[in-house]
Amino acid sequence: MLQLSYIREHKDEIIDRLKIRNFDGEKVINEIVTLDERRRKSQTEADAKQAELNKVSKEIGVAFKSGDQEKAQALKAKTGKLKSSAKELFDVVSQTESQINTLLLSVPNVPNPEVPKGKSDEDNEVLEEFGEKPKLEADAMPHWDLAKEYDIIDFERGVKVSGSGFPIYTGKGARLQRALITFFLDEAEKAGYKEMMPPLVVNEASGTATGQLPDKEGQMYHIPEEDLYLIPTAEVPITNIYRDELLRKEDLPIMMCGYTPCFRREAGSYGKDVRGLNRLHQFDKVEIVQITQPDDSYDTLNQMVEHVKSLLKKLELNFRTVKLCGGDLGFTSALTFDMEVYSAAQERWLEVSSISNFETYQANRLKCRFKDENNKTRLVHTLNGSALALPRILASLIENNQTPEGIKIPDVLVPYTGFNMITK
RNA sequence: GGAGAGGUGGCAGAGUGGUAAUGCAGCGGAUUGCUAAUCCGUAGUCGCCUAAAAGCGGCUCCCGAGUUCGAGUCUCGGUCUCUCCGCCA
Repeated sequence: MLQLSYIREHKDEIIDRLKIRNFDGEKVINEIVTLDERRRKSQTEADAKQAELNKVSKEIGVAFKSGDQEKAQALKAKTGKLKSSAKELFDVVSQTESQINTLLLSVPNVPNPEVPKGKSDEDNEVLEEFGEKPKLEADAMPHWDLAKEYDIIDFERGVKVSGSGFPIYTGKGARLQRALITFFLDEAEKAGYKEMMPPLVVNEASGTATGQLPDKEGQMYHIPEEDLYLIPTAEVPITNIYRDELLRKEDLPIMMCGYTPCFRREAGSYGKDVRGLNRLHQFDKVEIVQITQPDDSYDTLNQMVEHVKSLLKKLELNFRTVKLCGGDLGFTSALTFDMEVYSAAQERWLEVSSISNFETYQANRLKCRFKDENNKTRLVHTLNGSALALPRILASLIENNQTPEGIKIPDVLVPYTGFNMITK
């Protein structure tokens, strides 16, 4: 959520920059500014009335104590009118406040100036490509066929048990999943991230603070009896660990990582996008999260990108780094880099990581602040990234490493899997 | 699920209707001839005034209503935490 004071002072700039993400903010921003003025005016008046009322109350107290009943009664008579006019003004304040709040929730983050314009993922800017696209035999299979051939994922029985989008990893497939999770966590810990095992369901306040609510309400599974949501990413519970907290500057940066399953309804998805492991209702992911001082956050963003790159290199995958254009940028993000690996058998790039700086957008909703060197209370910056999402990594690993003898496991994973080849 | 207790500042912790004690930490200042001590100030938030500070005012003792001239304190509703019982991996 954008800060009101920031909107007040940078109205036109915000409207302008929101255009980069194709968000027409002119009307809503102007409305916010107007309401804000009304609120402040009402508050000033209400405060004055209340101050007067408080003064009279004190005088009444003094009068009672000194035994001057008559004076006390006379003063009491004065309070009625003051009270009602103060209440009226305070009602305006709180009404306006809640209107402002509703509007603020509907405004996405302001993109960083370096975010390119664009409509969709096709307009994203490719920054670099690492490695060579593997050349596969003519009879190479996509991962959904390989999964069946080598008996490592059972999609059909997953449908029976839960529905489509809920695969069952079996035997060496399950072991490979577990190997990847452990490998990613080990690497994150080596890089300084503290491992967290958070709850997999969150309350409404948490969903709102990181920005999934109300924007993406329909994307999350909801448990009505308890009014809880299944997490769509570990970002939600992990970032919310520090909700409503006032940190000391030496606490920063806070580096956290965590493995969780992620649950997404993915309503409206179809076709080749959802084939096999490409898009699931439940998938596994290791997430890295950082809470930083504002001045450090863009260095941190780069550092996180480098971390993810190093993972992909160790897995011997070829990949590219993409800077998201305005149209593809998430609601809460100021700047996002995606990492995509090439699936040779599907002949397409698959997003395996998304690394974002939210600046103060989440922090403002989280009310996560710190005391800076001047002892001033300021909002922190929050960042997160997938390091990494498993299904598409698994898909490209098995597609790109298929050989006539079987599926070769990258060397770095062998200590985790205990085998270096998946055979029939 | 049943019964009881509780929620006060960054943290700890008093406070039974009339200006929210005190301790610790952090920050600022003063003082003292050495890694330190002592003293003073210092809360979060919103608004007014400012170039900025200072200053002034409102709100804030889990949340929301109510009683009252006045509520941390009394009443009602909600919520969360803890303890015990029950159930249970």
